[in-house]
Amino acid sequence: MGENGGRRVRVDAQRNIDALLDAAKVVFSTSGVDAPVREIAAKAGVGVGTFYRHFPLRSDLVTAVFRREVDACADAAPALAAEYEPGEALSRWIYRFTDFIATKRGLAAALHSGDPAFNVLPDYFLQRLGPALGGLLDAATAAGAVRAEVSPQDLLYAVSNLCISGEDGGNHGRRMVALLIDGLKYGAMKTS
Amino acid sequence: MGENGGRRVRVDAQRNIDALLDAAKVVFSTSGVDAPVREIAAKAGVGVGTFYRHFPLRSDLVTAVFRREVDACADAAPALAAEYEPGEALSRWIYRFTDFIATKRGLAAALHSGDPAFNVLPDYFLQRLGPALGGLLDAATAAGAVRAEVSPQDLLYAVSNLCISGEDGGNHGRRMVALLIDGLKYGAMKTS
DNA sequence: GCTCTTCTGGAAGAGCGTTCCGCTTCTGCG
DNA sequence: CGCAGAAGCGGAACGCTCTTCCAGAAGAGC
Repeated sequence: MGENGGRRVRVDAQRNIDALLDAAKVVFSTSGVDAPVREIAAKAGVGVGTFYRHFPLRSDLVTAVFRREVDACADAAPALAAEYEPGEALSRWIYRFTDFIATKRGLAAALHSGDPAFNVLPDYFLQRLGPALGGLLDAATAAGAVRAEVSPQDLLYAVSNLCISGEDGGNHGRRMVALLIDGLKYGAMKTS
Repeated sequence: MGENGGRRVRVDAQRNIDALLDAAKVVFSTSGVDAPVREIAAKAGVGVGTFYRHFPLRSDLVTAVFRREVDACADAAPALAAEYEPGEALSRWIYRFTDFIATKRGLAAALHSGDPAFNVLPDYFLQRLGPALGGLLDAATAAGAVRAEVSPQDLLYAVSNLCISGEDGGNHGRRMVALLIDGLKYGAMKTS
């Protein structure tokens, strides 16, 4: 259970699933989560029949895209940690997260639409992103790059809220996030 | 400006407008605000052409129904005040308001949908209902039927929030509102 | 290479919003 | 009262959508 029933997925099918997911990601941010199925299928280069074979419910597609992007964002954390010093890795990841949020305006509305199919998404969001950010935060704190008294959740929510309000293409959000990051660093300077 | 351009509305047209509003009220609470236009028109006994003649934008219908019901609720206040003693009038009006809120689940979603056409509705809600409840509240306070330290807005919001949470057909909401009302009365007893 | 299974694509069915226009009904005036 | 002319009416028709379905194409295993 949970796996996939024991059957292997045929390679062409997997290719189409990936194409659909890629296309959906683009179309969602362009035309919103309510974009026509035909548009997504066309952009993926497949027929609508193929779409419905893999995503019988529209919400299946939405959750799949969402999880995929949350995963990508979470996976960026260790990569950045390996490449940059702790403070820099933290900043970069937060900006990465900001971009993620900025493209999810329509999706946020879907989340609050009351459809039970979306109830698990917020949990997934927190469980995946919380530890990712937590690792970076701990490292940066240990290195004395930022103040200590902020929890991953606090930061996640703060950035989310900062980006939801503005309507100027996300610039307001980005500027406010920059302020927040500077605040973290300033806190460390004061302490040291 | 604002009036209706100087033209009088033909009586048959007005009859149809009322029929549409009545039908929409019922259909909205049955099938939600996204109910098919055909369904509303059919229930009103008119063609879809008539519907679009009077409500070119779907949001026109929604706002019209909303205002109409807010008005009806507000107008109930003086009527109740005339018929019952202050404490009883207040209770009855709050239950009346509870029923109003209970049937607006779908509409609340529409309000937060971000459509600019709905931006004026919350203001209308407060400006119309605030004074209505305020009058009843003052009378009841003066008569020593309830405690004094509650504002109309507080009560309006409290009741709204109480009714939004429950999903059991509004019974949970009604019971919580009953508690709230008893709380008001208890406060008066303690004081007296 | 052959067969069996899975997957594919798009036609087709059903619904919905919206427009359009010939016909009906009302209103004001003579 | 009767008669234009304006206002309003209804619903067919169009275009777009979601969703289903199945004949044929494409992989997988032997």
